[in-house]
Amino acid sequence: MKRVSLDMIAKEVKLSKTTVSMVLNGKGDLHKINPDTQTLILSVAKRLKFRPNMIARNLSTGSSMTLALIVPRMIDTYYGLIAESMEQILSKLGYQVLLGTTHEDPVKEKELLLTFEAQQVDGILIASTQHNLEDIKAISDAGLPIVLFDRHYPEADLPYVVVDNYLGAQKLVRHLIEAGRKNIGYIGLNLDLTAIKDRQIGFENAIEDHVKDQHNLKIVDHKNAKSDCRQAVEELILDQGVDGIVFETHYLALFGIAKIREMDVDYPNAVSIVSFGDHEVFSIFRPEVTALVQPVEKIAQNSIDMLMKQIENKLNSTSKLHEVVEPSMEVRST
Amino acid sequence: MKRVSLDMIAKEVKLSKTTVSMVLNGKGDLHKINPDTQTLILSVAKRLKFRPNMIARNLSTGSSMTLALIVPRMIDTYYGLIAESMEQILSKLGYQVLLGTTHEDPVKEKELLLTFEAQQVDGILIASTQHNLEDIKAISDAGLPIVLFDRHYPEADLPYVVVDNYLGAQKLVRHLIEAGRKNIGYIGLNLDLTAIKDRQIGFENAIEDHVKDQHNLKIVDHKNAKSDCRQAVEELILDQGVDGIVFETHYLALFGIAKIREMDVDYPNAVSIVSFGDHEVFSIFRPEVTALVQPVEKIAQNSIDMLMKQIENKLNSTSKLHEVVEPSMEVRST
DNA sequence: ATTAAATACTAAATCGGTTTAGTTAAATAA
DNA sequence: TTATTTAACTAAACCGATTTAGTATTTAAT
Repeated sequence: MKRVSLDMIAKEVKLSKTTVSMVLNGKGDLHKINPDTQTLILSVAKRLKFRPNMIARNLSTGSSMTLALIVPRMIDTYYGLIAESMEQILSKLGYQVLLGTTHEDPVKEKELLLTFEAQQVDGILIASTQHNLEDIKAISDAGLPIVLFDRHYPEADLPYVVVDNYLGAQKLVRHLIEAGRKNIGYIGLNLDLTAIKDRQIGFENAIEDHVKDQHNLKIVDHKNAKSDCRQAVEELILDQGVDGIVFETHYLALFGIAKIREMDVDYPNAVSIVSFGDHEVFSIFRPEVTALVQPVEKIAQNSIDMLMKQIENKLNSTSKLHEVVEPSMEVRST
Repeated sequence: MKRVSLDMIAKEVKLSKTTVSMVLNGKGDLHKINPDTQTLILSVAKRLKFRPNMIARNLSTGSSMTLALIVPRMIDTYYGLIAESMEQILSKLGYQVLLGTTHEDPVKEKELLLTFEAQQVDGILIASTQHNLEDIKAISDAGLPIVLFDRHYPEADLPYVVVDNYLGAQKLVRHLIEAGRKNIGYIGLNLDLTAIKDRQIGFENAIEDHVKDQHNLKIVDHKNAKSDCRQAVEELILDQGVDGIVFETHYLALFGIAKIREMDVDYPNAVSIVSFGDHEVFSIFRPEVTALVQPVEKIAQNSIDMLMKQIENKLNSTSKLHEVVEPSMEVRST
């Protein structure tokens, strides 16, 4: 039950494995191999069901046709969508996807990066914890193509594709203001991520421009997101008397909505809410939840384009390796 | 910027790469390498930041420490959870995960299987489309360990871990009956999967045992699940006058709930619903949705255990490679 | 004093491809 | 007729590890 190798085919057709290799790689004409010989090799390979050992090929070529995808979580439907989108695109390009999840743990992320590098991946797509600049730079400097998506290191000159978090937060606030809300609260996470910071600053600035009030900005622990978020909702509504809340992520919105519904509040009339990031159920909830949509497919496609440019070494001086995509409002009932 | 290889270390310490290889693999004592030599090699490897080329190692050992995970979709939170769970466990075992999604397309699945086989994965975990028995059997027969989870081929003797779909459907019906429902409907998919069939048969049998009525079983096209499901809900309620509906999957439940809420129905009093498969928002919806929970972690763990048994060749005659895990009811408000 | 055994190491084969640098024989050019 | 090209193919190096089958030296046993 031994696998069919190049050598076996070579023996079968009584030619060298060089010739066989060339023909099977479609380089027969290039190397002036007799058309009849080519036909013969091809037919024998087919008959013996030859499938090249990719590991051997990879060792020889130095390329593995494999890319690494590193995300914080998969349960988060946002990353699920990203993963699915990327896998689809890469599969069409002939690449395979090695998956890694960090759970926001920089140590795990570092391990993954090193493993994937040793595994000779051709490139890395990563939504980083943003606590591994050294390792990521080292990898990039070593010549391994990498694209940071969703989260990036603004201080470093590494290729990235991110969403305009600042603008997004402003859009959310603007929506609430246009809906006549006067006292807007915000619930965010205590994650040390640029994306998160930008949203918070975007919120604060949008608020300051339009409605003069105290900031109502609540930061909750990402490890106790559910209970902390519920408490934040209670404080915002009962203590601060807000009439609108911006949730920094879709799952904070999910937690928050649950809490609001349990409270004695006229939702969404007395308190309206909006979410940074859409979720499949927002259009199923009654009332439907207004959300800011992150263009997943675009992020996936652009990240991959950027990675391919590096892999194909088609970088010229005009190649732009920083991209900020604009999120769009999906205005529903809240 | 050349990578550090065994040879370079060997040259540095003026020893053969055999010795270096042995020491770095922790087999120094086994091969009676002088402790001092070992210390030296270890320190030099560390200083030069040696990271073995896995591709080379894989070619040599024939094992890649990589497993393939093939699922229909990632957007489906169920598979997202499975993927996350498996990645976590496998990562701890030192394995890497190659991800593939089929979108229920047997052709894509076949491609993935062949690619992963060529890629020399050490094993395959697959929630199959159930339309590739030949290829899966071929792979298994060729000695590549494989475990089917979530979906299996009952006619073939391949290792699998599945949930008891028949029992699950019965539990759901029983719940509705115990809640006093007399006329229960069912909305399922037109997928040719054992899991799906079992649920439908489970439903029919549970109904026949307890409530004499017409079957109210609606099958919708999985490609038009949303609109077809909405229509099915309408028909069941308006034409059949059901007072309870069993949804075959969590996303059918999601679609159905949205429709019911738009209808002039006293939900959940006049019509109660239950879902085969839980969803993160079911406990956030008001009313909270009663669902049958598939033990994701258990499925992931058991599938991996079963795969490891094959990989480690620890199969003895008592090894059972078929496992049916029992789902549990999460009774909430509906 | 010889043999056997243990210690500490290494040369070279191997995995299965790709690729470089040829080789041989026939065809064409000078 | 000899030199040059071209066609058609191949030997062997290479990728970077693992592993088998040794070798040389020292130590222990008889």
